[in-house]
Amino acid sequence: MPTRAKPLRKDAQRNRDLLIKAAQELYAARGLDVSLDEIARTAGVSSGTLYNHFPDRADLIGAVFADRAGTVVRFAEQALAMDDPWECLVHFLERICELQAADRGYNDLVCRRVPQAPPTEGHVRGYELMKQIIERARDSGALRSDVTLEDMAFVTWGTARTVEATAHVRPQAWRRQLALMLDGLRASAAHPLPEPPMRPDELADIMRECS
Amino acid sequence: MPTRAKPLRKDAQRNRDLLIKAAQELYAARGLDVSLDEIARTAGVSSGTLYNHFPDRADLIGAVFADRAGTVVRFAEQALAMDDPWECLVHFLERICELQAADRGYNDLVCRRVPQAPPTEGHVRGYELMKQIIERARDSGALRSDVTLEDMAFVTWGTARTVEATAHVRPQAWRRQLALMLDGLRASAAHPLPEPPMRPDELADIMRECS
DNA sequence: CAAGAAGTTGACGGTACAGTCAACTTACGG
DNA sequence: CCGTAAGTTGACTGTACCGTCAACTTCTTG
Repeated sequence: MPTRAKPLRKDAQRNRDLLIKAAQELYAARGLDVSLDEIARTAGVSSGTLYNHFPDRADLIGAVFADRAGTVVRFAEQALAMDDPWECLVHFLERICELQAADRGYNDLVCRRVPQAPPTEGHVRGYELMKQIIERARDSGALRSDVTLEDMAFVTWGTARTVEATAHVRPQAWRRQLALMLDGLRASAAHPLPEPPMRPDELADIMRECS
Repeated sequence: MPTRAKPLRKDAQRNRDLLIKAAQELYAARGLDVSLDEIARTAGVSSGTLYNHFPDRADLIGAVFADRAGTVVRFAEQALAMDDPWECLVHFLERICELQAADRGYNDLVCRRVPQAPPTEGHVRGYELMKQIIERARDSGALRSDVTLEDMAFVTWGTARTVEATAHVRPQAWRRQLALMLDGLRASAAHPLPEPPMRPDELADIMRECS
C-alpha cells in the first residue's frame, strides 16, 4: 500500500517539505518553543500555508519527528547485534543521549509540555527492542535485577536537563552523568531501592499527559 | 545593622508581603512562568504596584527565594551533624531533592532560563558546607574518589525533569532515580569516567548564563 | 489636622503570537 | 489552452503579556 491517499500537488509538496525542513532546523537549534510564524517565515511561505498543511501545532511536530522512532529502532537493532549484553545496553543508551544532545527539539520531545505526539507502530517496535536489550542485560547478570525498562526513563530525563544546562559550556558533560548512572545500574552496585518501579501504564500516562 | 535602609510605609510593606506570598504560592504550584499580571491579581493589588516594588522579574524571584539559600545551609548543617559520612551525603541530597519536588518554582530555579538570581553570601556558605559534605564522604572511602562537588549538579538536574514529568502520576519516582544515582556514586561501584569533571568556574558559568 | 511625600490605581500603548478567511494565484486533467 | 480544483497569500481578529504613567488615595510627620 502506497503512502499517500491524496497525491499532493507539486507546489504544495514543495512547501510542505520546506516547512518541515525549516521546523526541523529551528527545533533542533532552539527547542520546540519556536513560534509558528517564524517557522513559516524561515520556510519562505506565509503563515496561512503553514496552517493549511498543519492545522495543529502537534501535526507539525509529528511530521518533523516522524522518522525519529525509526532512528531509535535502528539504534536498538545495532545495539542488539553486539556480543556483550552490558555493552549492548550502554551503547544503546549512549546513542539515545547523543540524539538528545544533538537536537534540542528531540530533547524537549522526551517529555516537555508538548501538544501530544501520537504513538505510532514504530514506537511499539522500539519498545519491544528496548525490552529485549534490558532483559538480555539483566539475564546476563550485568544489569541489576531490580531495575525495569521503565527505569530507563530516568536516564533520559536525567540527561535532558543536563544537556540544556551544559550545552554551551560543556556539551559533553552528560556523558559523565550517564557514566555515573550506568555504574548505579550494574548488578554489582545494587542496594535496595526505596520506591517500586513505575508500571508500564504509569509511564504511558506520563508520556501522554505532560500536563 | 538593621535590614532596611528606607523604612517602608505601612501599606506598602503589607502589599509587598502580599505580593511575595502570592508569587511564592503560584511559583510553587506552577513554576516560574506565571505571568506578573496574575501574581498581582492574586495578591489583590494592581500591576502597577507590582512593578513599583519589583521593577524586574528577577527582583521578584529574588525576593521570593531569598530564604532558600538559608534553607539549604540548614540542611547541610543538619546533615553534617550526622555520624556516618555516607548517610550525611545521602541525607543532604534527599533533602535538596525533596525541596525540588515540593516547589516547582525552586525546581525551575535550579537551572531553567531564569532571569538571573543574584549570588548571595548564603550561597557561598552553602557551597562551603557542601564541599565539606563531599570531602567527608570521600575521605571515609564511601564516596568514589573521582567525583567532585560539581558532579552533584547532575543529581539536581537529573531530578529536575523527573519531578516535573512524574508529579501527577508518581510524585515519589525521583526517589528511585536518586537511589540509582547514589549507587553509582559509591566507591565500590566506581568504573572509569569518560569526561573530566566540570570545573567550579564552568559550573558557575552555567548557573549564571542559563541562556 | 494640614500638606506633602509615598504609594496605588487601572487604563493605556506596545509587542508577540495563534489562528481565520476572502481574494488571489498556480497546477493539472481533459 | 482553458476551466476548475487545489493551494497560497497577507491582512485581520483576538488574546495574553509586559511595562508606563498621570491622576488619585493613603500614610506620616511636624
